[in-house]
Formats: sequence, C-alpha cells, structure tokens
Amino acid sequence: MCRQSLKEWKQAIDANRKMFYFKKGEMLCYEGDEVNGIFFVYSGTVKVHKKWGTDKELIVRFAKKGDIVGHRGLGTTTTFPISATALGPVSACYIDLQFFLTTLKINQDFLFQLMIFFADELKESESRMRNLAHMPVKGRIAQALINLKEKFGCDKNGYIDITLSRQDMASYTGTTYETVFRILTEFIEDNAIEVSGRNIMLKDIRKLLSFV
DNA sequence: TCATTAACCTTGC
DNA sequence: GCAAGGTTAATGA
Repeated sequence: MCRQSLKEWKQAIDANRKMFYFKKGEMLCYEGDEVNGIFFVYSGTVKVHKKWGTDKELIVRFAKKGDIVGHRGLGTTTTFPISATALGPVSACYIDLQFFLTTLKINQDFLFQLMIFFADELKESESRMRNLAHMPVKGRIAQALINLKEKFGCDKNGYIDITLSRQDMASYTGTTYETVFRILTEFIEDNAIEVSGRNIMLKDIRKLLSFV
C-alpha cells in the first residue's frame, strides 16, 4: 500500500470506526452470527476457532495486532464461519461491512493488500490441514511451536510472546491437552524447549524440526 | 484481604 | 482417553 492511500484509508477508518475493548475470554464474534462488519485487532491477541463435532473446538489461527478478524464472512455466506475469543485484553476496531466493501471498490492498493493477506492465509491454512492429516502429533506440536515463535516472537526473557493454556495448544494442534503435556515433557527432556508456567522458550529449533 | 469457586495442570491407569 | 488430585486464577464479600 502506498503512503497516500494508507493515509486516506486511515482517515476514512477514523470516521467510520468503532473501538471495542474485550477482556480475557470475551468473544468478538460467534460462529453463525450475522456478519455486519469486520474487526481490525489494535492490540492484544485473539484466537480464531471453529466448532469441530459436538463439543470439540479447533483453533484455526491466532490474530495479533494489525490482523483482520471476521473477513471470511465477506463471501457469499452472510454468517461468521468462525468464533473469535480474546486471549487477553484486546482492543479492536470494528468496521462497518458496507463501508469496507465500498473501500475495496475504490481503493485498489487496499484491495491488493487484502488479496495478499488472503493468499498468505490460504497457504498457511492448506499447510496446516495437510499437517493435521498426515503428521504425527509430535511433529504437529513441534511445528506449532515454531509457527508461534515466528508469528509472535520472543519476550525479553526469550519466551514465546504469547501465553497459551495447554487446552489452547491442544485445540491448535488437533489433539488432547494430556498429549500436549506429555509431548512438551518429552521436548523438555530432549532439551529442545524450556517451560516456565505457561511460557515456552524454544532452545533447539533444529531438534524440533527433526520431528516435523 | 480472605474464602470460595472455577479453570487449568499433572499424573496414573 | 478418562478420572482423580493438586495448583492457580478469578470472583465476591
């Protein structure tokens, strides 16, 4: 996006946006809800998840600052195919769908950026689907840890800059929390990672990659 | 601040 | 994967 169009876009957003603040555990949108707009995450982390069977959930992806949530309602369906839950305090900006669609028609650069975003997301989604289907659990968890580190980076102590419960890890990797716990223990014994509470530090990425 | 409760973690089977 | 027991976090008085 060029400077000018970004500036115009931001000004337009300021005129149309509504800021929303969510506490930990609060939901931005519910699967099946009518789509009236989309969210831009301003701060905090959001998990995007989907019901899987009757009571299981699968975490599709994590959205952080600057990411879009709810854009998949843009297609021919008029309801959200996913739910989104705040993992911590989140501020998000809600853009009216009509305004968003109008902007897409007018702002070519923005349209282009969005297309790139969709392409990247599709690529990641396809690779995750393949992994869930063919990779052993250990490989999936190793891959998930590497992905999370790439996406969220590390805090000042070297731990991955996202706090996930074992439950969330399990939902993200398509397994149960007991399995997550046991495999994390194996990784610790292998000296591949270090765990402090819910924080995880990757110590030996090459070792992790050997399971992928 | 403390007690109660709920959610989450860990472990053995 | 299930269930039990322990731990931590959240809530309300």
